[in-house]
Amino acid sequence: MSTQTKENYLKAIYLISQENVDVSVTALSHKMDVSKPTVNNMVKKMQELGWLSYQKYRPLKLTVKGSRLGALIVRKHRLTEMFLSQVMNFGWEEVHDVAEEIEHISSDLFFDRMDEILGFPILDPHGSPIPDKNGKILEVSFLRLAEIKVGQKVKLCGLENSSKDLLLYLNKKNIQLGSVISVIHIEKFDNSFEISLENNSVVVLTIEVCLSLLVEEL
Amino acid sequence: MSTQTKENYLKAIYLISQENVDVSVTALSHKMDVSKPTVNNMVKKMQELGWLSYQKYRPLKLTVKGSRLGALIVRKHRLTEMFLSQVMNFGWEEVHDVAEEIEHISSDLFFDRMDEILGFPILDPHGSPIPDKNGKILEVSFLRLAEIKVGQKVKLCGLENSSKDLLLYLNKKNIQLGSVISVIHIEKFDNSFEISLENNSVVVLTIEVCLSLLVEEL
DNA sequence: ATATAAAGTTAGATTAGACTAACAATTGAA
DNA sequence: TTCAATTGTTAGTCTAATCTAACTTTATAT
Repeated sequence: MSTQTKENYLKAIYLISQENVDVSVTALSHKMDVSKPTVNNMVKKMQELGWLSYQKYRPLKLTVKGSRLGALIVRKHRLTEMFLSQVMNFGWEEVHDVAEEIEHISSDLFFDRMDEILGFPILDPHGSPIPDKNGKILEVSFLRLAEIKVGQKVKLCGLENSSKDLLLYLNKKNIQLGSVISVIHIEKFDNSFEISLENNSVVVLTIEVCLSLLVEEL
Repeated sequence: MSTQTKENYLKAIYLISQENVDVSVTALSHKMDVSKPTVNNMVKKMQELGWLSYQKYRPLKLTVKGSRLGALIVRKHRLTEMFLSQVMNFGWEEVHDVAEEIEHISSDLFFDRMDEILGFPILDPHGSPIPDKNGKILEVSFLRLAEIKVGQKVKLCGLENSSKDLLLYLNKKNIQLGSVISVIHIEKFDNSFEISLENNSVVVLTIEVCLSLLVEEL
């Protein structure tokens, strides 16, 4: 009924929905890296399971049930990332791939114990919110570093995209969640940001990176 | 190539081999709860993978490669059981089913970290040996409680079969790994054992239970 | 030593999840 | 507003892992 594969489709649909954009067959086929007929076929099966409603040529809509189930898979994923990072000494760039596998473990007790050991965290190691046991997810509304004015001081609270490349880049520059960033100068020509960190090191970030860094004003 | 299903067959073959009995298609089909043709079909594929050698109508023999791989899956399983029991506060009767799923996680780092956190244990929560990273497994040679004479004192070190029913029964009688057991009387009529524990409680165990308890003389 | 029971194999079907090729519907730009 | 590009669907095929029915080989008990 609920296979690992179907759970992955559900999670993908849930995550696209969270961005407040229509979930299209094409978007899903890109996210899942499968052909569009494969998505089409799977979507019909997920409708049978009552996870989504589907009408030919229309965007997919998760049902309440599907949305809750999707959130619970994301919960397992993010709790796992937090556990790997806080308890098992993984770097924030190492947690995703393992969590991708562990999120399909069926034991609720396993994840409840993680939650307990971690002290019921609400954000994962990349600053993304962890849905609660009912599938409720916190609405986080951070600013992007790209929107911050020269002279402002902010704290890094999350990432828009947690690609391994970005994480490794930030490691190299000694930028972590919680890092305090001051915007020193914005280069008109290419929109790059010159910033300084607590240790007074100065770093230049491209606008692409600044769009990915979610911050809070201090 | 190495799917979860194939890993399960490999593990089953490895575990039957450890008992020093021939691995038959029928035995495997019982252990895996599938039909004999299914086993037959799978065995041919595992031969292609170089995991075992197979001749029609002959018992299956793991290759060196297959045996090592099988041991590494058992390693993941038993390390996981230990981690669940020691770090995540699971009872010894709760660990098996979860470990059955987690043993297929591909990350070596994940299991290496468990190993490290646990201090490189050599036995799992049921007293079974944990193969090392090269697939080498300790030869344990405990006695069965059933072989112990009246008046002898022993320590419980392992279990021959770790069925949930047995584990729950032992919980109820307050018998754990490490428990010190004195044989008070053996009933001729049904071979049952009257034993006493450290707390001086007296318990009567059937011969079947005594055959499952692996002990060491004190 | 041989008949029958047990064990193993072959053949053919099924289901889940994937694909490609070909076609249909929708969208959006001139 | 119409036609080309994009998006979505249908039909048919493939592979992994399973099944049942029928058959063959091996083992065993008298």
